[in-house]
Amino acid sequence: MPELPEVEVVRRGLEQWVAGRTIASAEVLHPRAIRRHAPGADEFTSRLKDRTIVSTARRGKYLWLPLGQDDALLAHLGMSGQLLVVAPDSPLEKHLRVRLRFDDGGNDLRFVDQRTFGHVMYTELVGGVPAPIAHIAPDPFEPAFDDEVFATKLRAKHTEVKRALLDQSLISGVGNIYADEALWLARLHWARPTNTLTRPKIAELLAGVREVMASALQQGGTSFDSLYVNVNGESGYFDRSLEAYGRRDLPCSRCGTPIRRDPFMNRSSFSCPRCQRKPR
DNA sequence: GCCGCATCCTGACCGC
DNA sequence: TGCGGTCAGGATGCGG
Repeated sequence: MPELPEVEVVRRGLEQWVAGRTIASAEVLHPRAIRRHAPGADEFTSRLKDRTIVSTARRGKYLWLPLGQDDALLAHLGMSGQLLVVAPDSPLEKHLRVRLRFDDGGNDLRFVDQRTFGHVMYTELVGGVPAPIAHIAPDPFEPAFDDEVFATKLRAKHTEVKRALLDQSLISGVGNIYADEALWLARLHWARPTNTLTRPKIAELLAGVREVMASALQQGGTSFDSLYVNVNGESGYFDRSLEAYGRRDLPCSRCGTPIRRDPFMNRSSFSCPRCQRKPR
């Protein structure tokens, strides 16, 4: 599941393989992939034709390819999206949704997405950021991210701390997996009311978010073939380094207590019942 | 305005 | 072997 570190690995791959190249044609193979692009597939393809990708950028889980100062191709990988750089004559992937071909005849850029939660669109840039994601907060690795502002907003909310971590308008890039990991690092229960958090505890939580994501990025960066811009949930990181997520009934590495799984927002939350005490 | 839930989707996995 | 049910996940839209 691509969260910030996985998306950053993809961005770095794209920087190397598609920046500076000119799009010869775009082809939409599944309308759901461009559902956020209101004007439709024909408009989407005509907007991209003959345009040059000048660079790559990312905020949280969103990735975009600026086509100049004013517009860009924006992508969100959803749960299963991949942006692949592959030879033009390689077989079409089963779940290929959008295909870009380049005027140099080199490798295609292909958007492949099994579960179709991801999407791509053409968009205007406003102050360097795609208009549709103007409401997304900076991610915790951006200079624009302000720890004090985050702490103030968090304490003003009336919700549980994990819900807040997943709220992209408060902090972007955190998904279910890294939320559980950061909460484990900070010894916080997922249901802890945000308005009871002290500023030092919030600082600890932010440090946990940054630590787990930096570590994932480091490991994710080594587990992909440089010729193949890939994203999947099978990188070595997931097997070796997770402390809470997916570890139901396995011992907590700090105290040995079996990790528990709780239902949470129609999905799962994993935590150590001893290190992360449930609020009253 | 804020909060929280249902919704979209496909394939892996499980039990019968 | 095959079938039906369950689960996984991010963002959005809507009801309370």
